[in-house]
Amino acid sequence: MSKKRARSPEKKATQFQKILTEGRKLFLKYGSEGFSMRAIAKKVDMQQGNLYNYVQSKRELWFAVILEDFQKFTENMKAVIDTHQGSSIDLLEKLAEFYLNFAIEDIERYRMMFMTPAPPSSSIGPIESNYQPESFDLMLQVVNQAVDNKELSNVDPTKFTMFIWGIVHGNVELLQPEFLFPLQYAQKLDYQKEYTSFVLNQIKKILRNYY
Amino acid sequence: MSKKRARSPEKKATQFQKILTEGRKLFLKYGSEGFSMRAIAKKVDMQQGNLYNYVQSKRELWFAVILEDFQKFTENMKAVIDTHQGSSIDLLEKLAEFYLNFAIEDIERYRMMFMTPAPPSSSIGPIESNYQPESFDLMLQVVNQAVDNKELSNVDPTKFTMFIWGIVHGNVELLQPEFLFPLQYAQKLDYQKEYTSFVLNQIKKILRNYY
DNA sequence: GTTTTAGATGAACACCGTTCATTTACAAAG
DNA sequence: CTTTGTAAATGAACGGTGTTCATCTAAAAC
Repeated sequence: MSKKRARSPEKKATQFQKILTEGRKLFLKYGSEGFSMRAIAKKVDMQQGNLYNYVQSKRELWFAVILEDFQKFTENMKAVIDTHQGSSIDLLEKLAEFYLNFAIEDIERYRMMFMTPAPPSSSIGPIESNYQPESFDLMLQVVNQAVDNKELSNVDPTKFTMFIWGIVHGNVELLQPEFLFPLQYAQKLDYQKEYTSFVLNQIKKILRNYY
Repeated sequence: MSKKRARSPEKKATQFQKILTEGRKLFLKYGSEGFSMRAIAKKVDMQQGNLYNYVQSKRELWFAVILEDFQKFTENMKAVIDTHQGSSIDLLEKLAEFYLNFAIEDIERYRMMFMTPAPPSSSIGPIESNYQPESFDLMLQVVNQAVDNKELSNVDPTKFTMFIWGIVHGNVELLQPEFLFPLQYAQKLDYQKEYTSFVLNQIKKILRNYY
């Protein structure tokens, strides 16, 4: 059985896509330990060294993987924004809810995207250089709109966006088992749902406090 | 030059302490990459294998290191609490401020304690089993007191403590360079101070909203 | 049909955490 | 003061990791 070679740009892109998909699968199934160049190469049926014809380093591969997830994430955020009718404050609530739901319904992916340090490398490659998820700017735009509508006042839009994001992210993170106070019940899905809806209510209060 | 042996319990404790200190130094200086068994052994002038006469695994060593930092952290929190005069709400503010100050003044240590995943291991050792930082309970007590004093009402103390902690932690985390939207200015100390004082003000507002 | 090029190979390198048979310094027992 | 048992320390080894590179060769370009 002789190996085919991916020489045309399309074939190479297909092969690269397969590498990303298998890498992601391995991470989601086995955590960062599972995301090894050898394991990925085995899954796409090639030698480990050949991966370096597609990517500069494991770190670059990592960024390529999560970039796709962030693109999907941003897309879904956009869908929430585009289908929304009503005030910008209501929309901000919806975005917070979207984020919290994503976190408890797809925890492994959330951990991959928001909580896992990128593998170290001696150099910064092209993928990492161009890596700039748009999700934050998307929410910033909504906050700006809320300010323009005078739904929010006395607010620095960037800081305010960061603040809301920080609240949501921080509260998701302390539900994770390895956080410093591993509350037993915090790992039960029921409690997580209860807690995140509590967080969402607090955010509503905060948003209402700024008009 | 023949090597001394640490046979008495005291000598062994001293040697162990040295291991922890050098391990911590390496992490704070070079990050998690620097925290390798070989590098630590070299610093304490022994063979890498000998570390396993002191500790079951690298993971255990890791927990031993940060446990000390958490003990110090809890101590300092206690000092804030013990020297406080005034309302419990004011005290909660002070604790938030203490946390934020710690985060921006000793970022490397903060990252080590709160943001670095423990090294993986196939087994859970005694140090990890007994690992239970008290900082959270300490703050919970203050919240409970605030509830008893009727400074806070309609509040589940555990959830409320988690919420404040989540806010503070989450907002520190998104100032870190590797967070998904690496805002250039967010890495400048001046901006970090400005932002954390913004966060502190928001927390004050939130606390005042619950009486 | 020939030449060029780049995907694929497989061995190697330097690092990592961990294990273990062995040595030997030291504390306790006689 | 000597003997003996024990456990700290050694150093080599094992299997894992990311990465590099000379080499081969399939497929595109001429």
